[in-house]
Amino acid sequence: MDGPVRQRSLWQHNLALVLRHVATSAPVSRAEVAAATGLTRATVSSLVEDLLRADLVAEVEPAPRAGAGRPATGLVLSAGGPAGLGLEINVDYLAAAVVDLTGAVRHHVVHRVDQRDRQPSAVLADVARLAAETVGGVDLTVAAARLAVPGLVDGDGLVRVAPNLGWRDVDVAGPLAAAEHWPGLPVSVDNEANLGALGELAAAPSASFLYISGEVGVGAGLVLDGTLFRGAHGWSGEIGHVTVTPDGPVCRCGARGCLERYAGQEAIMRAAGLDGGREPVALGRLVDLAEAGDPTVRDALRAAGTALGIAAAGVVNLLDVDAVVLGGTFAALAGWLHSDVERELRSRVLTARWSPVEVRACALGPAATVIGAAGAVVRDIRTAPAAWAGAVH
Amino acid sequence: MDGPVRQRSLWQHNLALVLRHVATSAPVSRAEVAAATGLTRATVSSLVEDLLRADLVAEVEPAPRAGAGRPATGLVLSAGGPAGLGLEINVDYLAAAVVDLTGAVRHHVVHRVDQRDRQPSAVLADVARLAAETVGGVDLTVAAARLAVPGLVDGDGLVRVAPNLGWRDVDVAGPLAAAEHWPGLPVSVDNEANLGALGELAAAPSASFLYISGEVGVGAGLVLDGTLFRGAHGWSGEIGHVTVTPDGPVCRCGARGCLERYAGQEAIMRAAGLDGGREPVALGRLVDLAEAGDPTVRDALRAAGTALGIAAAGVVNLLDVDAVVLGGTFAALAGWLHSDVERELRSRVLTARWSPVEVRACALGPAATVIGAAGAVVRDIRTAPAAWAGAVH
DNA sequence: TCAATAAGTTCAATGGATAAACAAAAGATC
DNA sequence: GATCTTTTGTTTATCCATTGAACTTATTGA
Repeated sequence: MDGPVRQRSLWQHNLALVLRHVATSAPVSRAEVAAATGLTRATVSSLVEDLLRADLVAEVEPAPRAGAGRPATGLVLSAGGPAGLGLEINVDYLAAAVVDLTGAVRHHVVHRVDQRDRQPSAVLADVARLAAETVGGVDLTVAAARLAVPGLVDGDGLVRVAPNLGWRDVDVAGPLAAAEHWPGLPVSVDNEANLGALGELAAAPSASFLYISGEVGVGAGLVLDGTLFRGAHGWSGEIGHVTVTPDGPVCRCGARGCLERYAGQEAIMRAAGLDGGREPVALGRLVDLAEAGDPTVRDALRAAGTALGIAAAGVVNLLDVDAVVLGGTFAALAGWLHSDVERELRSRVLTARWSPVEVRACALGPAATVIGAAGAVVRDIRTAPAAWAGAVH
Repeated sequence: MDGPVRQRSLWQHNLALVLRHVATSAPVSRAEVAAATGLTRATVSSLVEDLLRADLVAEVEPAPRAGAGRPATGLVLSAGGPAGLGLEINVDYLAAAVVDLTGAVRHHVVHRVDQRDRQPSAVLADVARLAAETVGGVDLTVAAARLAVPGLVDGDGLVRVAPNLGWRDVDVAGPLAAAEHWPGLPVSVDNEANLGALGELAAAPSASFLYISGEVGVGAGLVLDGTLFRGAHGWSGEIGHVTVTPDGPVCRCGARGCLERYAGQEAIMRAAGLDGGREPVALGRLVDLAEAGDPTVRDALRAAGTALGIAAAGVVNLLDVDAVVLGGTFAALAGWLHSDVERELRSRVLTARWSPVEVRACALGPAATVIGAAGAVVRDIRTAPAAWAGAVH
């Protein structure tokens, strides 16, 4: 937004404008793009030529159309264009995904290995190997990688704290790029909930929503005015430590009555009378028991849903977002959480009468984070195609 | 952000860039602006010429400078350029202010009249008369007016609810522009806390903060990444109905334990053992008693400060803002609220250890809202000078 | 008095957009 | 089936804000 604007920026902006239009209403003709964007057909033609050369869009057979006139050549996002690699480190698994320019998931693997007692360097070596395998196993040009971590991440790939991994001030981007198997891609690192929110934004576009991600802790990603909001230092989204009951039980963070004490995985498990064992097992049991109608489990989920609703209502009152999306493990539990969250929103949100807040489970399910990470790379290319197309211009 | 970019937009953007630079580091020379922005001296000269012609900037005597070379002509924002008219309707007063392009307050009046039992049309007629007097009494070209209202405001000047005025779905912009005395300016309407936040942003620039405005209710304005955040429907900032205690006392809004029940004017007064009479009187007494060390009053303020801190901590956890600003009547009470707000933030904000959150009273004091409203008009001209300079180009 | 230095202006060139004319490929009409 | 109509996409001359380099202006310092 800052800095001077030269002719070049003009081209960059309009290139992105045309690409955005192709993405949202493919297949479209050059003439339709021109009419919709307000550019002339001549300009669109010239921009499309650049996009074709960079393999960002492709031409398809003209769709048969009624009426007279020369048939239009359809333009679509190129499925063979630059793709994004998503990587995820979580407490009990590593995952990788590749998303192509059209947003299609072209690859997705999950390695279930508990990372809790491992050194960061060992984990990162595994991630590098996984990345290499994934990039090698897919027939696409991968433009960049994005890594999701369950913790607070600084701008330059430094993980300040990842409580559930036991990490503290760990440089992630550096060692990864220097790792033996690393496929030589630019990497950036981001918070798990932020990338989940970006995944949701790509899968079910909506201008503003609160994405609440249940993992061992509770995190949030905020999409405001169609863009992910990161906060002054990149540490936004710590909804897990929003106060639900000021004099409630003491939390790991030192405060009292945090959301995590009601809707964190440990809290739900304990309330449900389940041991705090390996999560995937325990989560499966929780779902089974809830489905069977176990009253203790139902009560535990009701308490969690109510706490989530109270915290979410505060957010909606303050930020006037359209929807609350349940992600991570909450996606699997959405069926039981939904009504309690909705009830609290209805009663606590001042504007709920005019415009009710939508509560929904995340569209991509539990894989939202990795897919979102891969999609974020693609998103960057799509919003700033000039950086990619510049070389061939 | 949308739409095509033509050569003209390029000029618009760079015009704003130059003006911004003149505003932030006045007095500056054309050459300094060129060096700082990255534009060439030739371009800057041409843009400055346009700005001079539109009376947005003015030339001043060259500042004596050491060393050889032709002396620079200083550029400053023109104090005689377009100014903004701010208007405020509040429960117990009407106010008006004029701010010139440099941000200086050139006029400021407050009419203390209780508006609670009056018809909107009568109030608006008074506002129109006040506007006419103000514009007539000041020797400046007023570009536009902005009206602050304590309630939820829709995009086109429709007040959805102003609970403490007793207004509901009142069109404000229309009747005002059609009023007998109205000085024929474009008007826009906004929420009181939003405009207070803009006033704070102009007076003490900082990238992101939460502005909490205490009036009869409690509202908030959010500045994120240097711009006011309005929410999906323009209804952001309802911090007064954020839950502080889920099972606390029932609030006017139907929910339980809202912040307003602890930090709203009525709640504080009742807790302090004061009757809920005319506010200015009661507020003055509250301050007097607090200064005298009255224990009941001190306890009431402590409870309010704690509740404010709890609500603010949730916001900071979620949005990672740098500062919490106490505005409206909270500005006058800041001395007593400060330590309680800060304590709750320190204990409840996850990242408080790395980067403590600043708590401060609003820089403009209780007049922040009207001045902010007037300043918002000027701000719009400064960020989009092309609209103003376009005519003379 | 004159070189050195810096500020600001002038002017041809540049790069991207526009507008209007043109070519291409279909349906519509007789 | 020949011609008209309609729409797509390209070509070409023109426009316009920025650039870069040369130039003018105003001051310091030798």
